[in-house]
Amino acid sequence: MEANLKAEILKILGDQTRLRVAYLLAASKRSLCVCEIVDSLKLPQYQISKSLIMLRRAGLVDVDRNGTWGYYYPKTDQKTNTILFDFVKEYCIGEPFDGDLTELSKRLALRDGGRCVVGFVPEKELQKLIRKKTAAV
Amino acid sequence: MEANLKAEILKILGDQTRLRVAYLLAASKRSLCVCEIVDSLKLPQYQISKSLIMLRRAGLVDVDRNGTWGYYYPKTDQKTNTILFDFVKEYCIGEPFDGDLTELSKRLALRDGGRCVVGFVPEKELQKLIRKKTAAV
DNA sequence: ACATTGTATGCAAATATGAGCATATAGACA
DNA sequence: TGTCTATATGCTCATATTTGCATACAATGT
Repeated sequence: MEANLKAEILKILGDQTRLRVAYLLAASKRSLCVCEIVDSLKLPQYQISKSLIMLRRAGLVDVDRNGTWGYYYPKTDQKTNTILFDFVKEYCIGEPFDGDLTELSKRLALRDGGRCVVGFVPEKELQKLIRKKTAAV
Repeated sequence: MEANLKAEILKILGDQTRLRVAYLLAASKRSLCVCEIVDSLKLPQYQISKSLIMLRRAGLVDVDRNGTWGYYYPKTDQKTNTILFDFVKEYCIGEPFDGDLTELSKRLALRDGGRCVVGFVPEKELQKLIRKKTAAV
């Protein structure tokens, strides 16, 4: 539960999926809904869920729940976490991190009033929904 | 051999021993002899050796050999490595990192002409040797 | 009540990792 | 040649981790 050792924290980030999730949270300056992360990384939902839980147990992120939706964000109450996230943002350049951010920005375009209002959206439908939404505006 | 994935690198640092070794190399601005690292961390020689080899395979450190002595140093030819070592220096505060640095500075006092001239030195003998050396100067 | 949806989690098999010890190698030197 | 000494490495066992799947749970809407 309490993984306060620095090495334990780095071990958590020493996994491709968890690092991508951490990067997404660090780089996008907002809380992200689980389904948004799933769509951005295009990985099975349970992998994202498990990754988020491990990041949370390590004290790196926290969650705001809104009904069934869960919004995760980086915890910056400790200085070491700030150092860590700054590092992740700077260190994780190139793929797959850039692509993940691109996908995320597309997904974020579907938000309504700053809130995630759709669940899992397959690639194909994403374009349609974005068009519909921008037309509505 | 080629662990260029960012997560793989972080996984290497996600181990207490390897992180301590990496910190020692990052924080002391010089090449360190294997036996100096062994004495500083007070861990079995094979653990240090294995840790150094893994750090080397990950492209984080390199070694200069001088007879049987091996001097390891952080590789800073890639920008990402520089970012990484700067992070490690900043992130690894408190124990055991501080203590390791203290032990190292004691061990470095035994150097002669900037070179390591003694092998493994048990705690007790260290004090004697240091006294002898400072008296000789 | 029921179905749907977003999210979390238990389980089992495959795989990876770390600790410890013994030993190998190789250079220095008597 | 033989013996130290510094460092590297092979092997085994215990343990940890990952992966994928199925399913649980909880909130929402009909």
